[in-house]
Amino acid sequence: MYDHQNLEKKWQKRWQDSALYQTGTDPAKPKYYILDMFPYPSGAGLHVGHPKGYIATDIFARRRMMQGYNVLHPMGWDAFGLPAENYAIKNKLHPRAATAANIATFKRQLGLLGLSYGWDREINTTDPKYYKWTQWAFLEMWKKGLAYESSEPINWCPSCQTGLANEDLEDGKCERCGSDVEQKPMRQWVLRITDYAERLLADLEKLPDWEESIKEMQKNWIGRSEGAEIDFKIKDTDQAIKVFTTRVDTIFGCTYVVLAPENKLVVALKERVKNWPAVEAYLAEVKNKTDLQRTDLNKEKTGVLLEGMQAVNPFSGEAVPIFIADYVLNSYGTGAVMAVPAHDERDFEFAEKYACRIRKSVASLDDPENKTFGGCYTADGVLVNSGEFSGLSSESARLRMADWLEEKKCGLRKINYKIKDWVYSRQRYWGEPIPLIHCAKCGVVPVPEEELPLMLPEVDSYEPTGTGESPLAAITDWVNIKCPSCGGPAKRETNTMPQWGGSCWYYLRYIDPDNNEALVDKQKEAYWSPVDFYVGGAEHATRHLIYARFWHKFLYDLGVVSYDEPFTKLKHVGLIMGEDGRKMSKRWGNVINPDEMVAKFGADALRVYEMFMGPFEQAANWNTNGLVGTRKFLEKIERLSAEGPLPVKEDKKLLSLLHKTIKKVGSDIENFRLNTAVSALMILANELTEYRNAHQAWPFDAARFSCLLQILAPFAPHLSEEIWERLGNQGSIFKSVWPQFDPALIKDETVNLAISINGKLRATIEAAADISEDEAVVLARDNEAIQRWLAGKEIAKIIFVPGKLLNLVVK
RNA sequence: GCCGCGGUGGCGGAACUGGUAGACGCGCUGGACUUAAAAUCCAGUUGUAGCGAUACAGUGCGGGUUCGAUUCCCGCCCGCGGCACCA
Repeated sequence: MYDHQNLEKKWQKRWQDSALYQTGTDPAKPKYYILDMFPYPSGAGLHVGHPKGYIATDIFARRRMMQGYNVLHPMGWDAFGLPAENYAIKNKLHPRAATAANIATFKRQLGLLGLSYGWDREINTTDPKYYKWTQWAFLEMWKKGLAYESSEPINWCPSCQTGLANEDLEDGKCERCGSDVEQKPMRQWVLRITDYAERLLADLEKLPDWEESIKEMQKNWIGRSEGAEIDFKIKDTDQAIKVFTTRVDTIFGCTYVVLAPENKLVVALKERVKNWPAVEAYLAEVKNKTDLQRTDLNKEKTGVLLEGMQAVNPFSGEAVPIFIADYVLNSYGTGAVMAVPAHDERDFEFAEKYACRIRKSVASLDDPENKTFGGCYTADGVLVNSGEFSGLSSESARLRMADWLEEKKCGLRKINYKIKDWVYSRQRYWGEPIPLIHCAKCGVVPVPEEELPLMLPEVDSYEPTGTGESPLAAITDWVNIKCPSCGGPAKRETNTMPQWGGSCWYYLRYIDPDNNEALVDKQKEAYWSPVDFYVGGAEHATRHLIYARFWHKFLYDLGVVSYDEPFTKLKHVGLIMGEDGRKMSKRWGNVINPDEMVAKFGADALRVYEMFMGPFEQAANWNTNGLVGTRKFLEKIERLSAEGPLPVKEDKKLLSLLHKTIKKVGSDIENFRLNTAVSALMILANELTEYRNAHQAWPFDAARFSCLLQILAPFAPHLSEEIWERLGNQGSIFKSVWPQFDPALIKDETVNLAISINGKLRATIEAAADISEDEAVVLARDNEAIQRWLAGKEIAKIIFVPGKLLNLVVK
């Protein structure tokens, strides 16, 4: 009888009592640090999809344990941030209480699954002992000038009532609540992640064990483009419009210049603009558009001519008109472009509408008139109408023209990035207080290090104020303090840090969770770091994973960590969708609760099923029938040993299969191909069952049978441990040594040799594994079916793949 | 539009660097056991034709390379994810 409920309870208790999962620290052993992205303890608890990644890392960790590693496999809570706070507000709880309750639920649910976390290293980003170091790292950034105050317009979510970083948007909407985001000028703390853009991009090369897709997403996000910044002097003034372009080679085709509506030059030029009322009207029109409307690619381009002025092309000396148009973004490059309608589609579209000149300066090699391109040829070619540069290829022209610019001092080579500096302050309660003080006399002064952590104070109301200030601003006796520098009156910074702050470095804290003197002890860091294997959702590719790399590089520059990339190997977990193929959510009523599944089918069956569903990285639809299948598989294993060991009647083939399975399961776990590992275990179980039924015996002894349990144990720990004990083995199966396969036993003596004629399979013949080509041909000629295909034909060619196939080409 | 990933039975999915397509699981069909059912065990299950051995077709579509292509190349179609007036 497979009584999973009692069995799981029994072993979970024993494992806990014996501290099985305590992180090993034997310095003689190699280390392995395997990490899950720690969860956000939401109010809804876990659904069946959440633990998929945890189960996979648990399997990996248990195997490493059995391979004799010190394994660090910790878990903790990313508990600051908007959802927890919103949940608390909705349920009229203090966020701290809501968070604690949610963590308890999560922890209980994870426990039910038999995950091997060493809870002695549990961390929580909302714990002052933890966020002391988040604040400390922030202050170090501030000291290095990497945290700065800015009043530029930022993304503002009117529903969450807080500023947001670019990374917090999805399709121009708040990633959390889906509201349309506005641009609002606000005083903000911003982190200079752009200073690290080049390293964040270049160092992706150091990460061969990251999935290509994630690296591509980061590359896109960082968005490096190489080009030039060029000064277009405004005629009859000493001012100039700076434009950024990646296509200097097209500059002789420039027929006008465009400023973004928000470009500061626009207002600066007010006095000289002859049609200012029209310009002002356009600016107002643009201001009324939402970001979504503005960036809608299908909308018609609009703009307005700045009358009474012209910009001078430094190459040709030609004066061209200046427009304002909102297809130029102020937030990228210089907020101004040189328009080359003949070689840029956006400029072309605008030029057609506003009847600007279109002048070709690059000719296609295949079609020098660019006739086939409908007036707009955007690829590289040969320069024409380009003065001394005519005749050059685009590529060499870009080099020569950049040289020319720098020589004449009217421009320079420039690299631009799409990534923006990280808007780091939130006008909300539930976050780490930013440990800075504003003094009228001294300016911004840091909270002295010995006063960290700066505790998040209690407030009467932690609901967002909507005034652009956080609820902390209302606590006057907290806000008003003496300046630590001059002793004069000063005010605390009242914004808090964003949700992503605490998760930027948490993986370091697991290494040394209780250290009050340092973020992490150097020796311990040197031993455990970097994280060998990191597993989590792909949605973090351009948020957490960029932020954490940024912080880590900063900490590396500070000398806090010994290597400049935090995560050696990275895999993303594919979502588990509902049975209807949609994302699991309350909204669709398709959520499957793991507690129920564990109660009904057992934690082991659930674990095996989630691994068996398909490739780990791939999304898969839940199907409870599949869970029934893995349950049956475990029952089959249980039955094989229900009354303890059976008499042994040795069988070579099955012993060989056992060793093949040991090999396959090992390499599959290593490659995270857990679905095929399960399938290999199933095949072995099926064969053993068949043998048992035929002979009322095992094909090998209990010691070898135990090997099956050892390779099953990471997947189905409770049942494996139970049978392990039942067979008389001493100590926990997870203290045993992972079995080795015997290469000699894996070799097959005979194979089914495929015989094909002209590449089509016509027969299979059982033959010795090391059969020679000549012998194989003899066998084939003896075969009746093959004889029919050879009748009246001549063998023109023989292809022989040893141990696999013989192909006869006949005419 | 750009970048990435994918398309294989009724379903989830296997198939190592080109070498027996459909492993394993679900579902379905039949059988054994049972008074019966469940469970279990055994057999079958890509399509078409045939009682059958077998033959032909078959991995999104159209071509190509090869003795041989799910795998490689060229041109398309569809789905998913990311980025997007980024100059």
